[in-house]
Amino acid sequence: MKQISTRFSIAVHILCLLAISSTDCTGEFIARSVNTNPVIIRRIVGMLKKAGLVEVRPGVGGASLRKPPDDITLLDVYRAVNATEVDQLFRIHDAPNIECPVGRNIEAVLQTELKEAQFAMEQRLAQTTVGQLVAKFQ
Amino acid sequence: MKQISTRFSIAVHILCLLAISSTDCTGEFIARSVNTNPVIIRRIVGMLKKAGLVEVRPGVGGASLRKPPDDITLLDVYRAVNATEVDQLFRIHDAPNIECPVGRNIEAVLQTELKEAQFAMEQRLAQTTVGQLVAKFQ
DNA sequence: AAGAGATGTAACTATAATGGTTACAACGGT
DNA sequence: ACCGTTGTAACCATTATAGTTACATCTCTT
Repeated sequence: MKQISTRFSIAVHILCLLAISSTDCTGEFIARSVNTNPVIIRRIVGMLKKAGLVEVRPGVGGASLRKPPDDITLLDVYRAVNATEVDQLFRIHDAPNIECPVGRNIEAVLQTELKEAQFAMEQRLAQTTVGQLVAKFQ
Repeated sequence: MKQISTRFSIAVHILCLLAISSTDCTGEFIARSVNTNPVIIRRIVGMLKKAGLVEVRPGVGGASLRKPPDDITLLDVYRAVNATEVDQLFRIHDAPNIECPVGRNIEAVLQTELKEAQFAMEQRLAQTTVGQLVAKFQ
């Protein structure tokens, strides 16, 4: 099965790093902590910036949080890095045969159920904040 | 973002079809309702068979449910078609820098939270049965 | 026994998302 | 003006998906 991209876990990593750092963090520094390429970090930081979660100082360099860590939920992060046209976790096959009672109804009926399931997942993400995560670090 | 495969929605479609059909359904017939290639149907039916949800009559052809529709939850179907090594919805970036307090702790802390979110989604799927879906068809 | 229709798979293709990389323009302090 | 940083574009390899063709195998019917 195709899993949810590591962009999400890396984004959480970045925000935790910014939360515990007193000074601004450069992409280089973050990349060493995450253990990946700085460009990957810049791309994700760009998404977090667009979502209003962080601010970046161009030229001089360094990112910092725009909100208290306790005001950033995992759902905020999830939404920020999955920025896409569709926000639907589940895909539904399209163009089923409308001459069949199942084909005619399946999409609407399934859509409702699957959105409920996605909502349950998102609400669980909304219960946890970056602040709560960093409090668990030693 | 990468979404969950249409295998899942097609599998639900197939099971609904079997639930309302008095006679066994052939792959050809199902494929016309789903509007796809018969091989796609055979592959998915194979997964459902392996999961014990349907039985197939080889040679003569035709599939049928092995359980009452009310005893098949969407979670059963989800598990059947996502049959894979890992059952984890979220991926976490690996090998972060253990010399960093975030890199050292992020995986364990995040793992816990993300499994909770996945669990919430799955429990919502477990609340709906194939029987409930077909009851909503006109 | 042979044929017809169905299933079970293997093999192949095209498409898309992901994760990584190099390259370079633009920015802003020193 | 220089240097380090950010912001992107472009490209590549890998992987999952969805679809297709092909064919062996199975079971019922004739």
